[in-house]
Amino acid sequence: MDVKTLCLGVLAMRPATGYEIRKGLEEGLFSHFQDAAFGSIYPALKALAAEGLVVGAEEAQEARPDRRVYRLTEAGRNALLAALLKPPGPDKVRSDFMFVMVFAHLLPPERLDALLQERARWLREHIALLDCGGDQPIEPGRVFARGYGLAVYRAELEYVESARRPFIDRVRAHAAAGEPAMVGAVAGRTDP
Amino acid sequence: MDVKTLCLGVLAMRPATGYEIRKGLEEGLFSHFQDAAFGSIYPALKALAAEGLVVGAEEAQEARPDRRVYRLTEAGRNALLAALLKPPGPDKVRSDFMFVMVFAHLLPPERLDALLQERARWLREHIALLDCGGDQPIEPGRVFARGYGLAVYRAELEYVESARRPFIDRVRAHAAAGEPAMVGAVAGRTDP
DNA sequence: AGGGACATGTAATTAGTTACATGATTGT
DNA sequence: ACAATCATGTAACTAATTACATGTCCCT
Repeated sequence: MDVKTLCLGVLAMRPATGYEIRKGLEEGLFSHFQDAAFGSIYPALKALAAEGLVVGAEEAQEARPDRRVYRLTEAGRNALLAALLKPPGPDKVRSDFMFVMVFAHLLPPERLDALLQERARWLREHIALLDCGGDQPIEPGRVFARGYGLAVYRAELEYVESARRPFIDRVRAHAAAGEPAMVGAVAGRTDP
Repeated sequence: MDVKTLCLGVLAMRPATGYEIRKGLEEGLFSHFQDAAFGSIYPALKALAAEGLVVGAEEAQEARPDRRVYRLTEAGRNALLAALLKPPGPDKVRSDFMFVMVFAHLLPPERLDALLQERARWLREHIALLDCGGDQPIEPGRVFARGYGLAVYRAELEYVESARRPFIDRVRAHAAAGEPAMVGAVAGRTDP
């Protein structure tokens, strides 16, 4: 989903400013599977307005910068519907954490442990956030998405917690048997 | 992780051509959390060679195009180690599927059902692939990553399978109570 | 005969991020 | 006094994808 469609989606729930859209993406349900920065949201909103898919009403505020509240037009609603009906592309996951984990045997075990504990902490935090989600989920889709996220995060946390110790032990054993991690790694050839 | 680091990682396991790196990313363990196209791999390899982090040996082949087999240098190995020690950035997930799910109430229920079934099929397929993984995992990190992936995919599949029916029923109820999905959606105003 | 796997590479394009520019108000 | 929040917007830059260009062999 490009930023424009993302904006249409957020605006389908409630009228909002560019700033609020970004906040919603950063903190709300969407934060788990979509993202967009200010630098892409404002131009997207401008383009959507030019296409007639949204209309922006300028609201002067005292003591605060003016805000431009956008709301979906009929055409915008139809555009969202059309985007929703197109077969969704495959999920794109980009995880530096996982990449690093694959090379765990090249890391000092303490460092590996720290990474795993940090991951567990992150997961616990986000499970808690999803669990007592601030917004009241009325639409069934939001209930589904929240449950999905919780199921995934809980499975991850369970796995990290149960696999952590044996994993680190195996890495230590691997390091003891082969080249030691980091220190000396410079000297050790490994081409098979 | 940028494409260069990704290449370093793949080459740390075994020497390979650009083509093989791409294949490995597309089909192997990495496919679940990293990606790169030919158009970015070849330039990355060239740049890495210029920096002395890899060396490419040209192998003339009869009946096939020449292949340039790259292998890591000591400097390349150190560069990978350095990249591995940097704190990993947060995971980036981009899921069109999830986005569509949030707006399930705007979809015809049959369409929603098809999407959920397709998701379940995809998950089953990838669980099977991970489960009897073609490559023998020697390094503990690969064992961990495979287990992680399996745990996540299984949790997703379980959730989709158990939530599917009630979800669709709730969407139907929602549609019956409010505006009907798709047909007539054009005429229905929804701004709160 | 045609498509797919093997194999490398470049150029054009897209889509996004980061950083900058501006500025008041509120909380610490 | 300083940082954070609210609020919008542009310009420069980065990083990647897609499409193109080329060519053989093998299988159906």
